[in-house]
Amino acid sequence: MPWGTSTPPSSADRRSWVPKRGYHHGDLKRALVDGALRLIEEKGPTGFTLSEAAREAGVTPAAVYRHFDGREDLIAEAARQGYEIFADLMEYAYAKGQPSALASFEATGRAYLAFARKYPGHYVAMFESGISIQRTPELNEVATRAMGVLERSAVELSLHIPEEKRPPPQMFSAHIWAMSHGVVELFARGTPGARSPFPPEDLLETGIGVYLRGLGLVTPDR
Amino acid sequence: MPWGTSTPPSSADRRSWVPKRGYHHGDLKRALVDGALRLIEEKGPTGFTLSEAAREAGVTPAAVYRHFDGREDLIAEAARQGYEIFADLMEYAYAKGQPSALASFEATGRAYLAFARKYPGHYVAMFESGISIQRTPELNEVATRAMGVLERSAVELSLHIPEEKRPPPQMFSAHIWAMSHGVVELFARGTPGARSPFPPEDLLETGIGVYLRGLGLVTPDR
DNA sequence: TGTACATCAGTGAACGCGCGTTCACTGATGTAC
DNA sequence: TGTACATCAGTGAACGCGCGTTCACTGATGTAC
Repeated sequence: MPWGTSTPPSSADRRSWVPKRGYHHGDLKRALVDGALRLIEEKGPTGFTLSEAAREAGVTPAAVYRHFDGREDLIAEAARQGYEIFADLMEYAYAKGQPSALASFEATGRAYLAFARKYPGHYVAMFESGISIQRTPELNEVATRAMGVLERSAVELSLHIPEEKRPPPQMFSAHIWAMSHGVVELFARGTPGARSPFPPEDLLETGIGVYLRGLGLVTPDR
Repeated sequence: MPWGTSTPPSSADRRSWVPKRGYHHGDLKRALVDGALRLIEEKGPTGFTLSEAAREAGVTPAAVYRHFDGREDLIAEAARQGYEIFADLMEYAYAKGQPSALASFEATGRAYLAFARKYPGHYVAMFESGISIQRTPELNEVATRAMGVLERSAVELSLHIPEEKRPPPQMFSAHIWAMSHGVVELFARGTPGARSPFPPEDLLETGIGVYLRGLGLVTPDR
């Protein structure tokens, strides 16, 4: 009796309360990914074990193999879902900023931090778990989609800079990505460093502001 | 015979070739830290095990406990040494840039990347191993020293900005730190992301350049 | 609607593994006289 | 200089642990007639 004896499925009513009770789980794949995300979020990618994820889902470790090739594969799926959400968020932010190239660019930068805030488990699975983006074609594709938004946004923005002093768009999208990532890693998580006296959101906002001013894209006194 | 039978210490001459052979290691503590750093560098903080570090040093796992309280303590020592080197490097860079506040500031930024490049094991132990900076007073002290250089440099530089539009110095030292860290994590290591077509050194150099221009600290056309 | 049967999605026992840690031990080194 | 002895820095065997993975199995579900 896999669900314990404390709450036996004695009546049909009970069954409708808690759907999918019984020998079969119902949506184990999702439950495993969710459990993995919770664990990764709590203890970092190191702290996550297949067995514990199974335990969280109320299931034997062996059951995991019905849905995944193993531990790595589970993490990869969590990361893939993360990139999916991330890409959607970036595209939404971009669209919301349009038709202003500047607004779109700033919005995507902010979306980065917002994502890290809201989906810390996904974020860690994507950027700190050590799984390669090349692992599967799907993973690669969705990651490219996500990063593509930032780059497209950078390209548009760069058109506002006089051609002869225009840096390559990949370069400043890389700068913004680096700044965002750095802010997240150093100041927005339970990480090592001396805490900054500023909220990460403000740090990122002002940092990007100064940077764009350096490109001549915002007036110094706005 | 702990050192194997293939190279028996048959003569006194041999002994002088390879000092400290025999039952006692001679400098096991250092050897363990070095081994740990090599492993961390290769496989990340996850891949490091106490047993393997001992094996690398040619010694039983139990021997580690003569010098360290355990696995965590070994990593912490590696990180501490890293911060020590890092702080020295930062101070050296700062001094070399003097008396120009700008030169000092830029130099410390570059020193960050240079350190990550030259001491990848230390870098990972410090920033990715999950050990807390508060673990011991010594660790805390040396980390503060390192970060203090960047901040001091930022304070000096900020004096060149008109007072009323001067951002708090901790803020832009945080920006530079974030940018540096982001560049390192995303573009200077075997990490996940799409590789940038630019060398990390250039990315950081240009990124900081644009940022400083945004603060009005360098002329647009230098 | 009822029944036979195939397929699906779990179980649970077992495996071998390497890990971190402990313990009593012993060889090597340093020191006092 | 030589010797007795204390201390130091290793050994190696043993431990319990949780892990990832495999396997034959079985209960639950879906489908064809």
